[in-house]
Amino acid sequence: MKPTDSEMEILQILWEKGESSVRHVHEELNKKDIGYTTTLKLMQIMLDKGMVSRDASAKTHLYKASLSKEQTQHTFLEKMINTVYNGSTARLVMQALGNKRTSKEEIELIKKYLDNL
Amino acid sequence: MKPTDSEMEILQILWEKGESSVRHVHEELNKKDIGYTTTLKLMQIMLDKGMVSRDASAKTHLYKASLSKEQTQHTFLEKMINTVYNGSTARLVMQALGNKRTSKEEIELIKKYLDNL
DNA sequence: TTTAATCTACGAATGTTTTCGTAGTCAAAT
DNA sequence: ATTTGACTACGAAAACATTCGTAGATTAAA
Repeated sequence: MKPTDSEMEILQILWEKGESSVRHVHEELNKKDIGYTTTLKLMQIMLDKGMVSRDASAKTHLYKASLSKEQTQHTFLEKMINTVYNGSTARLVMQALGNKRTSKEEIELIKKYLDNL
Repeated sequence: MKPTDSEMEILQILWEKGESSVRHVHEELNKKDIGYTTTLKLMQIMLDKGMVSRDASAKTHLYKASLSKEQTQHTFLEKMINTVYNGSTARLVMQALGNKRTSKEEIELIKKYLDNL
């Protein structure tokens, strides 16, 4: 189950905002040049794929993510580590830390995390 | 310049193995059910897009990546941190480390790396 | 109660990626 | 010299993703 980029943007909103109408998701997406029915269609397709579920009891249907955020992110990461970093988590981590200036707080956080492993 | 998944797999091989023939890449890909001409076509398209360059002086052309591994990986990572982890590198790192069993060697490697930052 | 706004469903156009078959070229082996 | 095998070019089909228009239903407003 591999969400496309557009699907990922929608999942992102559903994870953050919880159960939402198409209208709400569409506004959150805040993409200037795409129409409402495009968002609607995307979400209907996601329903087909089982990525979201919906409550259709009222006129305005309410959608929520049926994929968990953690599971989905994990799948993405795994795939990235395998295809881009040859399976080495350390390589990914070091590049993530090296290329972007990371704050001291974040670094401390990670160190503590490492000590607990 | 955003390589697709298939393109990424090919780049991966070119980065690792250096200048290579289509045949060689195709064998490395080791995908049971795709034909040789599919790989060929993909690499020709990548040439069009400027992702690879080639030496066509001999009958068997030799391709090499024209995108740098580091730059490409970095772009991927950045995008992922922003779209999936709300911009937090630490969050990505911790999930990467947490979900997969990482070897002691890898953890030590990362710790040393952190100390140098 | 007619009108207007908002919603869903859905077909279809468009765009992109992936796949492969066929034709033609070249070089090596028979 | 002919055949065989490996190669490239390329068109086009197939598969998938994205976009939107239109029709029909429902609710709210006039």
